[in-house]
Amino acid sequence: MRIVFCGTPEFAVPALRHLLSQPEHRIEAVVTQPDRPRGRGGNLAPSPVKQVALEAGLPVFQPQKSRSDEAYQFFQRVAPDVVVIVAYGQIIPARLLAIPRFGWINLHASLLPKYRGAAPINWAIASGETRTGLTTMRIDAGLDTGDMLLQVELPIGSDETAPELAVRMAETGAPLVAETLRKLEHGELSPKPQDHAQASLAPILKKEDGRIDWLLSAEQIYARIRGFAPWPGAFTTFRGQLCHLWGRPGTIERTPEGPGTVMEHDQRLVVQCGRNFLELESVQLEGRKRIAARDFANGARLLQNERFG
RNA sequence: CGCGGGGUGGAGCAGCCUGGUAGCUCGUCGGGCUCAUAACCCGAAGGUCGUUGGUUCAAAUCCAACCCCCGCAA
Repeated sequence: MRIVFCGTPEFAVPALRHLLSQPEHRIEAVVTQPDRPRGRGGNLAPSPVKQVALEAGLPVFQPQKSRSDEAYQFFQRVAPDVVVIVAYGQIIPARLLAIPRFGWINLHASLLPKYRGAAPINWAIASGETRTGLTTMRIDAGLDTGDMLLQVELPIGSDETAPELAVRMAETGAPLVAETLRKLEHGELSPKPQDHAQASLAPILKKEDGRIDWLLSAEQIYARIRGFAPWPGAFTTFRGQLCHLWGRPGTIERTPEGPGTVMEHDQRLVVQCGRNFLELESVQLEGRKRIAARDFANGARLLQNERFG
C-alpha cells in the first residue's frame, strides 16, 4: 500500500522503521511536527521521526497546523491508500480523514477505551496498573474514540518506569501496525466500537502533575515516580526550593510524625506518606545535581520533624 | 543574547552581603573500646576555594569575561 506516516517522538520510530522494512508497503511521505527548541540552549532540533525519515530519503512535511489548507492540499496531492499515525501530536481535522481509501490507522499505547489521550503510558503506570497494552484503531473525529482493530496486552513491571515501558511498547507496536495494515488490505479485520462508558482519559502531563501529595500511600507515590519519569518527575518542596525525589516504598517501624516528615532511620532516609514510608534513593534540589539520599542527609542537616511539601 | 540557581579536601554542604591564616556532616587511613557492629572514643592525611584577568597591603569573599552543571519556560 502507499502510505503516509505521521509521527513525532521516539515512540513512533520503531513503527516507521518496521514499515520501511516491509516490501509490500511504500511510504510516500512522512509528516511530523515542526522543528522545536530542545534542550537548555533552546536550539531548534528535528523530531526523532524526521531524522529517521531523512536518513531513509523520504519526503518530510511539517505543517504548523494539521487543519491548515496547506496540510489539506498535501494529503490531496499525495493521495495515499492509508495514513498511519503514531504519536503525531496534533488532532486531525475530519476533512482529512476521508482522503485515504483505507482511512487513518492509529497505534495507541493503551488498552482502549482506557487511557485515551496524549500520555497513556505515563498515566497507566502512575495509576498503579499492572498491565496495559496497545491498540490499533481507526481515527475518527473524537479523541482516540474510533473503532478498535487489533489489541495486544503487556504486563507492567513492578519497578518499570515510563521510558522503559515506552521502549517495550514501541517495539511491540511496530509489528502490530504491520499486521493491522495487512489484514486491513485483505478485509480480514472486524472493527469493534469502543465501550464509551468504560473510557478514561490520560491527558498530556503538566508540571504540576509531578507534585507529590504526601497524603497518598507510599505505593501510590512510587507509581507516580515511575509513571512521571523523566518529566515532570515527582517533586516536592524543601526549604522553599523545588526538590525532585526518587525512592521506593519501605517498611519500617517508626512512630508516625505526620505526612511529609523526613527522618533518618537505620541508615536510611525515609519520608512518611499517608500510609507507609517512602525510602529515598536520590534527591535533586533545584539548581543542583541529582545526588544520593545519603549525601543529601549529610549536607542538609535535617532538623527534628522537618518535612517536605 | 529568554529568566533564575550553582561550581569550596573523595561525597554533600556552610562561609561570600559586612575582604584579613578554610569550617560542618559523611567517607578514607591509623589507633582504642567491644562478644559484635554501617556503633562509640582518640588521632591523621587530603583543598591552586571552576578558569582567566582586575581592584587591594591583603580576595573563597568585591569587579569583568569565559567554561561547565542544574531549575523554569518551550
